[in-house]
Parts: sequence; structure tokens; C-alpha cells
Amino acid sequence: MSFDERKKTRVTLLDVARHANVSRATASLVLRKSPLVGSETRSRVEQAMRDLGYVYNIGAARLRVERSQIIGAIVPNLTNPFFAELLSGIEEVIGETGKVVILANSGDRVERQATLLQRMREHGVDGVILCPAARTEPALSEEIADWGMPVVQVLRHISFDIDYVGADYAAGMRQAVDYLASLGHAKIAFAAHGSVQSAYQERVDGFRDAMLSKALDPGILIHFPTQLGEIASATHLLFDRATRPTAVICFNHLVALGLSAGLHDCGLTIGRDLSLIGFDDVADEEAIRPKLTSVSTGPVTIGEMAARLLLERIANPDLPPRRVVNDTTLHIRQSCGRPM
Amino acid sequence: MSFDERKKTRVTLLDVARHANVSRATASLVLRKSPLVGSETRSRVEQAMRDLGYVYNIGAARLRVERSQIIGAIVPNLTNPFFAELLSGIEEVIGETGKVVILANSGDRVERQATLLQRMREHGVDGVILCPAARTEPALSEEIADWGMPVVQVLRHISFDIDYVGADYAAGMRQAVDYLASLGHAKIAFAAHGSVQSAYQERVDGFRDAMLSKALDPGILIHFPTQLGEIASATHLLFDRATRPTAVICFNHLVALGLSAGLHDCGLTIGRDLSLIGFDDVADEEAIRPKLTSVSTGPVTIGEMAARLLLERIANPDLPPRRVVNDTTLHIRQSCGRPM
DNA sequence: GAAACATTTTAGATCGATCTAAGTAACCAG
DNA sequence: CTGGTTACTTAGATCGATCTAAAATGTTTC
Repeated sequence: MSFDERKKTRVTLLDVARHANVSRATASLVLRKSPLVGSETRSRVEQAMRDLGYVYNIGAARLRVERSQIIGAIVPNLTNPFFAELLSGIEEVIGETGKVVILANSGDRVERQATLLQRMREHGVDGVILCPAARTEPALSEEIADWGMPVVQVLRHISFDIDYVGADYAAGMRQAVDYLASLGHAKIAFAAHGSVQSAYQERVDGFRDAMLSKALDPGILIHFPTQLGEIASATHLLFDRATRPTAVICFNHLVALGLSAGLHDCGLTIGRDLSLIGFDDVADEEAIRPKLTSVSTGPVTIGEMAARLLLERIANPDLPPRRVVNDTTLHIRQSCGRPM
Repeated sequence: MSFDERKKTRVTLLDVARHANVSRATASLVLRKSPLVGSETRSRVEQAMRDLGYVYNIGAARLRVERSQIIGAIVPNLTNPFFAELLSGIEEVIGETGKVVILANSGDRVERQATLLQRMREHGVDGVILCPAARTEPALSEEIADWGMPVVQVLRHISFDIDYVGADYAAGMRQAVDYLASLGHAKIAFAAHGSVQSAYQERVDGFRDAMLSKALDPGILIHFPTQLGEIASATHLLFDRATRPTAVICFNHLVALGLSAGLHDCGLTIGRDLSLIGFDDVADEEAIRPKLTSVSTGPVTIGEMAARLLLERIANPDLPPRRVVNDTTLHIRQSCGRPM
């Protein structure tokens, strides 16, 4: 394995074959661990690979065989720890199978999402895990079907024709509302945030249904700004209404963090002056004091499940579309008390 | 563009060429926007591409041309928001150039990192942004040189022969120590955490040097557990020593979050009973109360700079190795006061 | 010793683009 | 009308693997 040998041009399977005195075809069989080749030949070829510092060229192989070993993942926002945990679950499962994940950030914008999907098609990905940008047209699902590209939707969905993995947001809302109601709360606000998409809608609807089923007023819905810093300073929005809520359910962990800080700034004690329930329960919420009672949706698990579903879909493209809805759990900590 | 036409086999450049009555070569020229082809021909070919729903096959092109348009990124931990922000910066810059990022998580383990590097070589990445796992052998840099693979180290470094982008941890420590000293603190602890690697060492050394240059005792170094939840409950470690610190500088934002919660649990008021300075300053720190005074290292910026450096390195492999060290800034908020 | 069979090995076509070197057509100057 | 130029266009080799169909080799059976 002289310097020149490796530097001049890439070591190819043909080089290996020559070095081991076999044909390119045989070397290829060794590479793919075929039982056809004799054990003596096999070890000779393997030795040659080591001697020459051979590196398998997946790209070349893919040209022949329809499998790129690449999976795409498109999320609307990378800096949101919730999506980071999701990705971590995806990468974990995909990585175990020897495949590789292409990461892309749509910025929650439909045009950028279209560009990214196109780019992934050009790279010949085996499939894509997509958290659709807000305001994605349902027609996208037909395009995807036309392309014949295996896709799994996560967290948000635009179509029932495509596999979907998410959490049972409605059940989560019910858990939160029931718990607050059991403490005696009647004036419960929902602190929303972000763009309108299916997950948003499901949470809002879930909140309304849960409130109605307890015969409570579901009308206190307040929309907070996007940036974490701005949420805290917009806390007063909670108190600008005729009916002042005694408890607040947050849309996600960002709102929970923001309000937790904002309420502190207002001089209010969470759990006494106002009860607060978070949603999503990412790791950082551990650090909030008082500890936040929160509905956990398990982003890492959802990522893992989405990855597994995609692998199954790739293996068997003719399966009917499936929906996997992860259970939510209410973690009761310290941020809720009886109304004053 | 009948259903069959697209479904049966992939539409290839040859199909496009035939449909537009030109040769494959001409179609290829159109694809690459060569000025050689006549405008009438060009638009005919472009129309044909649209008619047939042609998708460029980067994989096939790569076989001929030495450019995969794929960049690798290897980080030790995806769920840490610090790395998520780093990735976001990387993806942003790489994405703008039309390239794509392969994401991988080494789990801070050397063997896994080796597997991932190998996998990326097989995928023919144009280059890799690597945050080396703890205890990576410096010899890895020679292997990388042998491979001829463009690599940029981020945040941590194992060799001076490879480009590096990081933050000026030592200066950050100096800013923190100087500030605390100016408030009158003398007994300042350093709350460390995580695996030992270059960034760890630089922070610890930076702390020591800064303390010594103020003629203060640099010996109060306390190591905290890895998990966020465990950090809070290990807060007492701060007070187990003969000399009780009046201020604490945290290794990173995780320690800052953990201690912030832990001190609250101990019934101590941050900024009055004990001063706390964070490090890294990721977005979530906005939500801590009292607001955390913190040294910002700018992970998004570092990611962007690393991506740009890698692109330059790819364009010009013979450049001498470079080191880019981002300035840190001390954001003074509310978590520090005069010692009691 | 030939036929039948199992076990290995291989030549050559193939995937879908790019690149080289050569070809064609149109135009202009002399 | 010839030779030179410019402006396009193209045939065919090539990148590095896989796959098919066939060949070579070894083994057993009658």
C-alpha cells in the first residue's frame, strides 16, 4: 500500500481483484459476503482489500442496485430541542441499520420544503421522514405518491394516504384538563404559539373537547409570540381578559419555559397564584423551578418509531398506510395547586 | 408524462434527449447550463425535462465527476441543544450551496466515530465537520490525511494539522473571572462536567490562569454528573469543601441549568447567596430566573464558520491548516452580586 | 471413462451521468 | 469556390460497482 498507489487514483474493486488474482466479479461477491466463493479465495481477497486500503463505493453500487442507503429527514426547526430529540431517535435507529441520515431544515416554509424534497430525490434517498411545514398543501401527498418515494409523516400530517407517527395530543390535553379540573380549576387558559398545522389544531381541538366534556368554558385561547424571550414579556396577555384564568396549559415546552419565566417576573408564584402545565416535556424542563407538571409526548420515541415505520415501508411499499399514535403521560410535579 | 412512462423505470437523460430530438451529450450540457448549446435547443430540452418529469441523478454524475455534494457532520450528542444549534448553523451554510448534510451521532465514543467516518468515506462525502469524541487518538489526523479527506474540527481539536473552528474558551474564562473578581469575589469554584477533551481542558486551564493572574486560589474544581437531573441533586458538592465558594462558574449550559435548579432547591437565592455564571448561552437560558449571567460562545456562528471553512478547504485542499477562534462575550444579567 | 452434478469463477453488459475529441453547418474573407 | 472561423452537436469511452449467463473445475455415479 504505497503512498502513490493510494493517492493517485481511488482503489477500485478491479485493483483488489488483480492484486488477489481473481476477477472483478469474484471480488464483488466477497464484498457482499456471498456463500458462493471458496473460503481460501475469500480470505485472499479480503487480505487484498486490507493491503490496498480499499473503500467501498456505495455511489457506484447504487447505480446498479436500487438502494442508496440514505434516508432524508426534514424538520421545520433545528434549534428547537424538541426536534433535536426527535432527530436523535431517528438517527439512532437508521444508523443501526448501516444507513445514513441526510438532515434538512425547512424553516417551516413550504417552498424551501419543496426544494429540499427535490434535492433528496436527486440524491436518490430510499425514503424520507417529513415533519410537514405549516400550510403544506395536501396535494403534496399525491406528488409524493407519483414519485414513488417512501415517506413517513411525523408529528404533523397532511394526508391519510401516507404513514404517520405522532402523539395522542387530544388524550394529552384531556389528561391535563382532567387533572386541573380535579384540583378544582374552572378557568383554564390554553397558551398557544407558532404556526397553524395539524398538531396545533389537534391540541386546540383536544383542549376544547376536554373542557367541554367537563362542562367548562373552552374559550380562553391566547396566542403567544414565537421567540422564547418574547413569550416571557408577553405573559400579561394571560390577564388582559375579562375572566382571569387560574390555570394555564401550554402548547409546548417553549411556551412553558417562557411563561414560567414571565410569571416569575410578574412576581407570581407558580403552583399557588397560578397553575401551569407544560407540553412535550423535553429534558431541559427538569431545570425549571418549581418543577413543571407536564404532558410528555416522548420525541425520541416518536423519532425511533418513525424510523422503524419508514424502514418497513421501504421493505414493503405496498402496505396500506398506517398511523401510529404514541401515548402521552402526565408527569405531575410541582407547578399546579388548588385555585385561590 | 403518462403514468406508465414514469413508473416503469426512472426517466433518464437519454429519454429526455430522445424526446427533445438531441443527443445525450447535448441534454447533459443543458443540464449543466453550458453556454455552448443554442437557445432554441436549450428550451426544447428543458421542456422535455418538464414533460417527462426528469429527476437529476447526482449519484450517477458523481461516478464520473469527483464531487458528491454531500458533507458529513459528526457530533458527540444530538440531544444537547448546544450541538443542535451548531448543526443548525452548519446546515444553513451547506444547504445554501445546494449541498446536503449527512448527520451522525458518535455518542462521544471513539469506535463508533471510526465506524461513522468509514461510512462517510463509503458515501464519498466531499468533506466532514467533526467534533472529535473524547479520547480520540491524535493519530486519527494522520489517517485522515492519508485518506485525503477534507476535515474541519469544531469545538474540540486533536491535531494542529487539521482546520479547527472553536471559541476562545480561555478568554471567556478570563471575562467571567475578571467580572466576579471586580464584584469582590475571591472564592470562585469551577463546576465541571462531562468527558475530558480539548475544550474541557482549555476551559479548566483558562479558569486556572485567569484565577492565578488575579492572585486567587484556582483549586476549587468540582466535577458534576452527566445527566441534567443528577446535577441539581448534586449541588451540595459545592459546599462539601473546607472553603465555601461565593461564586461558581459553570462548564456549560447544562451545569448552569442544573445548578440553577439545585440552588433553588437548597433554598439559596442566586445572585445574593451565591453568584452563578453560565457558559455557552444557548437559547433556553433565557428562561431561567433570575436571568443567568453567561459567557456566550455562539454555537450557531461556530457552525456557520466551520461550514465555510470546510467549503474553502474543499475548493483548495493545499491551503495550510487554519485555526479560527471565535470571540466570546460576557452577557451580564442578574445571577451575580457582591459576596456576602 | 463418460455422463451428471455440484461448486466456484468469470466475461461482459449494465446502471446514468460526464468528458473528450471529432463532426457538421453556417458564415465570411480572399 | 476554397479555406478558415465560429457556433453547435454528437458518438463513444468512462467512472466503479452488480448481475446474468456461461464457463471452468472438481466429484460422484454408473
